[in-house]
Amino acid sequence: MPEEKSRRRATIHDVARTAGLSAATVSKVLRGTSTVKSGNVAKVKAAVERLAYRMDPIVSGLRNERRRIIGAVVPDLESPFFGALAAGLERAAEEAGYAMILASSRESESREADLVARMNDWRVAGTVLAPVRSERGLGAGKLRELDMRAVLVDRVSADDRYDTVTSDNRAASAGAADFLIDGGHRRILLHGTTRVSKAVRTRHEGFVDRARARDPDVYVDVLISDDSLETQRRALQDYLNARPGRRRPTAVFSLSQQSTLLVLSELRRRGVDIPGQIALAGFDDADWMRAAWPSITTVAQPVVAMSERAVAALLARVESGKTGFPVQYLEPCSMRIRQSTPPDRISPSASLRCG
Amino acid sequence: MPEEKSRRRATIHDVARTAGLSAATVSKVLRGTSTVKSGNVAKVKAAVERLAYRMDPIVSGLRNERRRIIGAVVPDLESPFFGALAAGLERAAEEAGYAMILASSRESESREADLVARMNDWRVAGTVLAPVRSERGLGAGKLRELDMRAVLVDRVSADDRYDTVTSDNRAASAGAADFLIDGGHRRILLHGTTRVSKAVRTRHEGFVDRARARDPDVYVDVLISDDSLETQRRALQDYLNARPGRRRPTAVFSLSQQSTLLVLSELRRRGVDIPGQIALAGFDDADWMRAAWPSITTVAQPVVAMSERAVAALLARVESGKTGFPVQYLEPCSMRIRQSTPPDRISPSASLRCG
DNA sequence: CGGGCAAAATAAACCGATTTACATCCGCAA
DNA sequence: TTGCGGATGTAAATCGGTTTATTTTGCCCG
Repeated sequence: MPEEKSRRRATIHDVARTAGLSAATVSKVLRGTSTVKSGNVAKVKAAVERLAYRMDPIVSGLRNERRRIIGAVVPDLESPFFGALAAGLERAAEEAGYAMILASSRESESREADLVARMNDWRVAGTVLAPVRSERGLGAGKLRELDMRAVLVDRVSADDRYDTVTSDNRAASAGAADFLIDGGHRRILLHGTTRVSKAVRTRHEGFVDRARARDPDVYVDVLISDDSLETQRRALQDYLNARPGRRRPTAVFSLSQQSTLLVLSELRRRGVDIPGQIALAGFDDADWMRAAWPSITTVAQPVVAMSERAVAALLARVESGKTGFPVQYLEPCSMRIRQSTPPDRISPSASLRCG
Repeated sequence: MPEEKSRRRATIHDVARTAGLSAATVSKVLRGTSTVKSGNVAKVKAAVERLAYRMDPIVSGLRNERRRIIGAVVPDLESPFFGALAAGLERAAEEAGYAMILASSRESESREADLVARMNDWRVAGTVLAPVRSERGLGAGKLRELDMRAVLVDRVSADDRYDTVTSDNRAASAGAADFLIDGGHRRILLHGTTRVSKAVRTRHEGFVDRARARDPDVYVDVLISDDSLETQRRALQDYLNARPGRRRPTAVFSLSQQSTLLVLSELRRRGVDIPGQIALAGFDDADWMRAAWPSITTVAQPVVAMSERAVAALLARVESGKTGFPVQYLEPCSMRIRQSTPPDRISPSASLRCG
């Protein structure tokens, strides 16, 4: 039964008094270490119960260099990918007994650096940073400058100081190339809505390299720019208009969610039958792609695996004091084969790993 | 120029020593209060610069009852709506000089209550709670039990203790009814994928009430259940099959994002022309709805306004000690009229307020 | 019965800031 | 010169835990 009349919340000293012991002893019981007589353990537990005592997790770490908190900085929270990533990080952190504080850099580099510094003010044990799109590394630079422990996630190239976790964009795109070529496609449009992102560049390379290696008869047209969406729309229209008949691609591989959406709506607008006239596969999965008609074949990023890996890697450095060269973790993507690509003649399963 | 060889981070005492003053004086300078000679102010600032000193925001509030932190508990982070809400809350909190800690209840009631208790452990100044779908109020109950300051957001009914912030679902749905009826529709399907949510019930009522009030010749068919998505798919098929010709609805109003997606994919599967044969409007906006072809007419929730309102209401109670009856804030939605509804004959503008 | 030693408990220092209560300093009027 | 008051500055208490150094307890054995 919790106390009725507790104006102020109970402290460890209140517990100690109630149990007839000292605060130090209570502390020992609470964190399970060291030697306390079982009778006294019981007394403490009873007192904790009676006062509904709860430890202040921040004050508790006051004497330690670092607190049991990890910081997470993501470029935005509106997108399902980073939302899911944040949720995964939080879950993994919690399982390891850490709290997590989360902040969004809103795709601003200077804000990213600010947030990293602020994480340091909080004396986090470590930080997971998903950099902004234009990875000039202001945030990572601040991490180094402040000598913080950290892991870099998504959108990162190799770092000479920190472990990195990304999905295996190259292998996944190669897998997509295999899939489409196996499906009989010989002219494929590769479409992207930004050149800035390292991830998109890697996807591009992975696809083209594999296509080239597979078969010299495969033509890959590339349509990637950083223009406004409207300009990109027109560019896609022009491309399709200029290529009637045999020179028209039979498949499109889009390099990002945004790109998939743009291609899809353009094809729909023109009344192109998917997958009858043109097949469509896209990098990055989303709810609406699963439920749409036709549902869209996609490469799904392993968000859960990435977040677990990130926290595990971070804590390995933080807790076990692991040292040594930074590791680049590449998590394999999986392909979700749906209706926007016709059933292929190779893989009978509806989902296959790649990378 | 920051110090090269600082192993440990500088404390306020280091600053005091460097400046040749006491920690108390430094503290006064730092928080701008009280009287310090301008010469000493300069000395302190120089020392802060030299040591690259940054205050520990947590320790700083150690002596206060509450810290300059607000807690936020949302049911999930994957969905764009709550992602955007979280981002908005964070921004508003930051502008008010508060840090925010965020946690996801993952639609679990017991976890929700746990998280609320944990926020209390952190001694947050206040908490913004977006309850799980089945609002039995475990989280809100815990808030009351712990005598915490809080604001309830989205998915809430009136609370006898806390301010609430929701979008004006009723008025927005009424506005949608007006819009469709003005567009000439006389048989409309109202479609939803859950009965559990208070928000969805309110949208339902708002639409039906307005339709009834407008015109007795308007027929509103209702298809809402808590069945699995597959079952709901079949139910929708059956409904459409059973209603050929004149009894077929000319418009659908879907009560949630999920519902919009389900209706859209079923209509596409059947090759129904949108908006030619059936017009579609949905509650809740999403990126893909804007970019799809045809783009989808939606009722957009005022996420930014809601998060700003929530933080403002919370801080009014926390800082200004505002008392008095709890207030229910209803934020007006706006309608984004796109291609899935034919141009109506009333409003020439592409966006209109409702509620 | 007393010595020795391990186990158990505790007083006090500590973490890094704020705040209170008090001490100094200064100028100026009596 | 003394006294007074406002402007400045500081020592020390405080927040709520953890940890260290020390003391007390308890047990076994000679």
